[in-house]
Amino acid sequence: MVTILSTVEAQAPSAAGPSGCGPVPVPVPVVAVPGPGVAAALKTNLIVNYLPQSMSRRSCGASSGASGTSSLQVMDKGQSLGYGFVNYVEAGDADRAIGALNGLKLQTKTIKVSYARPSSASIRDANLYVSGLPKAMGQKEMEQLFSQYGLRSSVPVPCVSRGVGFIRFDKRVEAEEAVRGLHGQKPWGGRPITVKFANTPGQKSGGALLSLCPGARRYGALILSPQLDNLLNVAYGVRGFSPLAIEAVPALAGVGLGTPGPGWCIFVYNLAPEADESVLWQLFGPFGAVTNVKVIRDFATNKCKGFGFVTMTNYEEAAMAIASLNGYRLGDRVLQVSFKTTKQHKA
DNA sequence: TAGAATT
Repeated sequence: MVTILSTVEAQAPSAAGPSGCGPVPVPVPVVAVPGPGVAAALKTNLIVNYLPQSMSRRSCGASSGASGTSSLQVMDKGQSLGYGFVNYVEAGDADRAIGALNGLKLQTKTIKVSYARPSSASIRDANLYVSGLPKAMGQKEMEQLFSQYGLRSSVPVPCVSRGVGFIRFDKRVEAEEAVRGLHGQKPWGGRPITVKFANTPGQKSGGALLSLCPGARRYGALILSPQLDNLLNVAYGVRGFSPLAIEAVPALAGVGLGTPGPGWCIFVYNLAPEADESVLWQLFGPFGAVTNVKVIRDFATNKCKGFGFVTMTNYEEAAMAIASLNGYRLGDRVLQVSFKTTKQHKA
């Protein structure tokens, strides 16, 4: 059991934990990413982190079922927790999805896509909140300080600003050690730093949100579809859907391969010659349910002719996407985005 | 003094 001390208590370093914490813990290497020898089941299960807040309950209203090759579940507890899981059938698809989508920029976020580790209590609640950092200390210094408590095989993503930050460990025990060893210490002189476990959802806001949403007390898993599902299926370098995947899933028949389903058709102008469908998924997906995207190409060169179409299920989401993306600067081009005027249609 | 990594 770890006692989490308040900032005030942090003024008394002796209360921070057991005395005699001198010996430097030996870093324990851990393997978070399945290597070649790992069971196949693990290599089909991905975790997606740093999802934009918009990819949550609000934007997946019209979930019409996941595709046959994968499904994305965004974890949600009243509000999006910003991460989710994807299960692929084929390990190769999972591998390609990592290659194509890890580091993808969605709105203000850069998502991280990696193999999920087998679920275990030992890897949960391993995120620390650090405050009282000297102004000059950045992410690098913080990582250096905390690295003695564990090798983090995942990329450490502490966010340091205004003297506070987060640091994530691979294992709970490593985080506990770090709290014991560093809370109330003065690693850089000055005032002592506060190191404690980061709030878990619901802890911060008291009961306000939860009392409005009684059903939100438990974790809910939301199927987010088709927007990021499609992205996860399409964006790994292949143009359009896999015909095999389409045939295998009746729900998707007529959705891909240039056959727009019902919805709102959006005209996108001023795309670069190199633009492909994945660009459109990336641009529009975060705004809601996208059922189809198409880049119009020159027959001879196969280059984009400068425009394309996106079909979105919900009017409000489509309108928001247009309002947000019209005039958006993509590379050195300014996009023109509007409802398609000549053949505007509705479900 | 706050973002969101284990279903």
